[in-house]
Amino acid sequence: MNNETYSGHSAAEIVGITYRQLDYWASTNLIRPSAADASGSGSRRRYTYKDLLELKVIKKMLDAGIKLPKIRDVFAYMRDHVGTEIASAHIVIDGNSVILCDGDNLVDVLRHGQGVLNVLPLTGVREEVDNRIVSLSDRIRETEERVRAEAERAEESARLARESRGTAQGDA
Amino acid sequence: MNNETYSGHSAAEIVGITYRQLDYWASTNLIRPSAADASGSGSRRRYTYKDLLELKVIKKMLDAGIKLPKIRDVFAYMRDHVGTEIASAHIVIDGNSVILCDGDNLVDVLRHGQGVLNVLPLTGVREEVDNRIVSLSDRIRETEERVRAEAERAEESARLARESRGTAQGDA
DNA sequence: CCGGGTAACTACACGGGTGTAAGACGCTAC
DNA sequence: GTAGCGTCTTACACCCGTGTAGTTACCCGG
Repeated sequence: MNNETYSGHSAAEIVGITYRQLDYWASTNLIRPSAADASGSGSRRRYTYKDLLELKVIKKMLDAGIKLPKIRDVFAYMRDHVGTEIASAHIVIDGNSVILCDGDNLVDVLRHGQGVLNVLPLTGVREEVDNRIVSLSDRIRETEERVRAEAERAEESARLARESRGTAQGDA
Repeated sequence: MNNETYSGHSAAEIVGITYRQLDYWASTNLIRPSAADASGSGSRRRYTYKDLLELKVIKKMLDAGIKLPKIRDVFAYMRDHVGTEIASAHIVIDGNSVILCDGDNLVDVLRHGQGVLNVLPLTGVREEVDNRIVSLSDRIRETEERVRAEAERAEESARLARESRGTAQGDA
């Protein structure tokens, strides 16, 4: 299990949304960071891995053209009905209720549905989030290395400058 | 097949939407009346039965929390890909494409989907529209009868008034 | 031909979700 | 302690879909 926590901007970057969205969703109670919530200017939100998964689900639903109010309903429903851990293979939204399926019963559920059903396969979600996490941490590592190399180079040229001043002092 | 055409208000009434919505959808090109489009103030839109079915589909998608832009995409796609007559049992929206299924292939489609799938069973649509049509025409007939009865009663009392005036004229 | 009714059109308001920019605050390094 | 940076917060504006109200134009009956 992944016990890292992620900043707001990292989380947004990982799941592919804007910071504005993340912020709005937090302040309107769609999804708040589980590890650390905001408490005024300067405080820091920390999102857990599970939060990232939920964010990604929201993002996917949004991409599928589902309205935010509906998404709010879905998450409210899932939180009311505890034990709705995202471990299944599919989330199926049927009118006002949400069903978790793992492949076999999926067919039955679909047969009975009379309204519009929204079927969201979770398999891709975890993968995609994981991939973005590694590519993000890769980018961070690269950046750090580049910064360090830069610092070293600056240090080196400073040393050279000192030496040249030592050999040819007062050349101007 | 139903060859009637329906006014804007009737259509709205039948499919369960507001006239404002119908109007907006027509003016923004989501769905225009096939039988007669508007041509300025005072003109009359006429919707065909098929239009009603499409309107009902839109209504159902809306109820399912799907955003209007997405619905526009779906209908644009269906109109581009001619031969997309609504005869199948299900409409499945998979990302940018729309698939029509009739029960058997539905399962396969769902297995392969990686994004969110919106599954809309058409079975109910026709029924519901038909029911609303008959209940609407019932109401119209009732209203007409009530109006006629009212007129008769008025006629009757007018006759009585004439008679009484004839027997006791100048009683004031 | 004219008056009333109906329906389309226009205009305005409003709420939700998002973009953008500026302000406020805490943390860390020096 | 103070400078700077990252972050949350606030403020404003915009677009879309819809509600509401008033205006315009056609149609039909007299």
